[in-house]
Amino acid sequence: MTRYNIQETEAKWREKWEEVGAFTPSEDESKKKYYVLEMFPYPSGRIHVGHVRNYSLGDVVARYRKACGYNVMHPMGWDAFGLPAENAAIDNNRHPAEWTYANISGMRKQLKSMGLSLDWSKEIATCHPEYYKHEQAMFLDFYEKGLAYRKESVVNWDPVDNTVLANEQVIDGKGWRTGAAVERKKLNQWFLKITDYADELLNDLDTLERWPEKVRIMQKNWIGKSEGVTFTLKIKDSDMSFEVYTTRPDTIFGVTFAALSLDHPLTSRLTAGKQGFDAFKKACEAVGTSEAAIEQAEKIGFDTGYKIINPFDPEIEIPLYIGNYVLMDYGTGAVMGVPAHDQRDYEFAQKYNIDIPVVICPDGESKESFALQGEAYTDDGLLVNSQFLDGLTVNEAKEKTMSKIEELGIGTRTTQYRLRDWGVSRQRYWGCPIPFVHCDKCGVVPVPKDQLPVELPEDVSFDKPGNPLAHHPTWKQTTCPSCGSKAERETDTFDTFFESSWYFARYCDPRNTDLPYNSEKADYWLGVDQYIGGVEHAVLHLLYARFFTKAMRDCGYLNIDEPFTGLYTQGMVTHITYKDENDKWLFPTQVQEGHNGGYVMVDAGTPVTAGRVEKMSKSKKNVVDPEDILSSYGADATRLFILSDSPPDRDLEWTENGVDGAWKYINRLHKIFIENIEAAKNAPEKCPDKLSDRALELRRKAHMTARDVAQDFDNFHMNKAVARLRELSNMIESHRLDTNEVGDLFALREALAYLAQCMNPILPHLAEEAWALMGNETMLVFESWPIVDESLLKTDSVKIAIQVNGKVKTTIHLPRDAQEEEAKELALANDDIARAIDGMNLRKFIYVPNRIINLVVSN
RNA sequence: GGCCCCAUGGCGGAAUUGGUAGACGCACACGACUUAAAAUCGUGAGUCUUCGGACGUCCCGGUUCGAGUCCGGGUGGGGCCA
Repeated sequence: MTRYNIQETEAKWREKWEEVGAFTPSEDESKKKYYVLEMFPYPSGRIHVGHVRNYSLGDVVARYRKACGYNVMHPMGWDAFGLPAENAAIDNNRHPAEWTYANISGMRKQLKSMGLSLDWSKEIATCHPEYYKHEQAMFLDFYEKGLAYRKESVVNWDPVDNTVLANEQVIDGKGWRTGAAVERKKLNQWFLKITDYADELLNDLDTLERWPEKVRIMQKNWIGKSEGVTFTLKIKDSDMSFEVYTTRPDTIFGVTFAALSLDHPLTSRLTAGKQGFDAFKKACEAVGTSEAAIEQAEKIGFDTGYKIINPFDPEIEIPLYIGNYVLMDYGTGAVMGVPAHDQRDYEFAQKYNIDIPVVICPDGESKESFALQGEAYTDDGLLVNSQFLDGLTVNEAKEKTMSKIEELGIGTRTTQYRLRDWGVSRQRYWGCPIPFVHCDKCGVVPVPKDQLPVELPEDVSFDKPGNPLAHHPTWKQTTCPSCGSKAERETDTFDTFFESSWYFARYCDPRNTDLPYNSEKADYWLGVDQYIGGVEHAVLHLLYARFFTKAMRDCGYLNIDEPFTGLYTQGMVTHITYKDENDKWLFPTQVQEGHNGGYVMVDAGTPVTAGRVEKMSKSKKNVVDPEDILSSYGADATRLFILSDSPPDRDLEWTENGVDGAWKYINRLHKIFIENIEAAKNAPEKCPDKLSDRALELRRKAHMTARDVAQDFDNFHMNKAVARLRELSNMIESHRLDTNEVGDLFALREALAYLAQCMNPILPHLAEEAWALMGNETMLVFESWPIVDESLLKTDSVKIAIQVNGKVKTTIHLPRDAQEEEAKELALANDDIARAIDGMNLRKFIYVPNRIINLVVSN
């Protein structure tokens, strides 16, 4: 018996595929295209299990679509800019570029060992000037079009990384990477006007039918469209006034204070020289700018001493505060405080002993009976204590108040979005330089396109904290493109989400030096038919890429509205966590099972505590290195395990047992082919007219497998596809066919061929090997999906269950599509049924052809 | 607090979308092979049972000839937003 030499065989086929260029799509544009893309990796140095899952999934899709006759593009590249490269530079004194390119070549090798059907000729790295020069040009076009601008703004400042963070990068008030408490800081920043596209980004979500519903909902919430009203409030005894925005104008008579943002233009004037303000300001600055951070922080305010007059009732005077929970970027930077019906206002009012009058009562309550239960009441109800609004519903009152505000000429209906413009400036070296210069005379001047790319300097020092580009002795010194006098380069670089916002388009024509891509190629290949990646990018990357696509379209780069017509988000890979006696995390490789069922350290034998099963993360050390798995079990077994059992959108728990089981199955499959192939070679070309029952059954199973596995792949039910492959291989093994029977031999060979073809997207190496063992001259990688003979799938007789009063009693065989009389006769003739209904009256006979019989009986 | 999702054997998960619940696998038990073990192969298994059956898809109720699937209420878990 030939043992399956996994390493050797897998390597052999990978070389062969490369040799024949199996995965370079044809430029034949008459063929129907299919663009499969997985989110490209950051070149951290080694692939992790999440990558393995992501790329295994994508590869199934790519290989399956190829077999279905599509012209498939399946490229790979590197999201190569980012902070870890700089940290490595600081820690190991290696240049970020050198570190990055070394990582890329290591990871490329690892990915290649997975046997993915990638077209490596299209590989890109975003840190390469040939890549980023195009996005610099794009940025200039965006600027030209008014989509890029510069403004001073309060930013989330990460004091450890010394950089600005986007709100999405602030988690629980801490930097997403460093975990350091985020500070507020004012800086001049570049912004992209994503808000110009808020409505389109929202509305087009409806066109993304092949996106997960939850991602669309997340984006919808993120954009956060709301309808409300903006109106003016006058400050008593002054010439000052300001605008507030509210979605709850119905609660206007519940207003008992107003609050301005710390960054509101009036704030400094209103607080000038007032005691305690500086301390208050300091306290505010300790908190980040994200809504979540502000929400979690204690609500604090500073009483300006000024009063506001209610526009509907001059009798009502309310105090004006500066509030730490009022955001300058949202609405107008000022709010009307309605403590009874807004939770934040409620907390604020409690702290400062401000009145909390109820103006909305739930149905069935009166203003006398209703009292707040320690929190704001935000549900529906009827208006009370509200003069001309009394008795109206919330919606009626909103409508009436807004009309009144417009009548009085003090405000207008307004649509607001939670979405804010995208700040793209980062004070970092390892990113794409922003192609602008600062001139004392001319101000901010774009670098002319013929001078692009603005390249990063190679000699760079990370001795000092902060931005190395700003510290560089000469790099920033330049002349003004406009007046020729001395000027300084912009030293900020782009947020790395910039590169990943258009890379999918670059793949269409990655070696084009003049243009980002040839537009005919882009027209043929875009959009991406199937995009696959982690759900953690549901709002960040995916929203930015959608925005970029629309902005690029409007700047003449593209002719599509959406980048990704199909999206699949995979679940996380989890693993049990371990800690040692000193409460320090341990790698799974440091742990083994002890004799008493617990866990111990591999060498020391000291006890280990097993913790929760959690997402694999370096900080908790509950990671496995795919390279170890790939080298000991092979690519097919690794791919098989990661696709078995769990549906891809759910979390997958990595277990050592699981991979082992997959590996055993690979060997069993190999054995099945080896054992049967010689016999199968004697099979006739054509199917004989007469087949034994077993042969027929096997043929049926093979065709059913081809049909169902295809359906499973279409629906990303990879786990079900694996189960069906196992069923087919189980049947081949258990049906000891008669090797003297030509019919049996035909069925056997067909089943083996179908098995190889159907398992190919998951187990490409073994499938290709099996195909060759069967004596085929062709390569399986170029073969089509097996043909399904529908007539085979219809059996003459069907097994159906008979129920009595809804409970299954037995099953019988009936001719397919049998008439009711026949079914009834056979059902009643059945011994089990006769016994079950003995002495009862048959009230009703339910017969669903080919499905079920139900006898309704009673005494 | 709001919106959304989920709940099936010891475990991961199937179930033709209202029609035989537990496919396929992991772990387990027993048997074969072996001096022995590993590997491999075979067999078994939802629970209870008086061996006739009865019960069983988180809990309570409803619709239906028939509910894991649909509806109402609850409990528990997860995600996003606040």
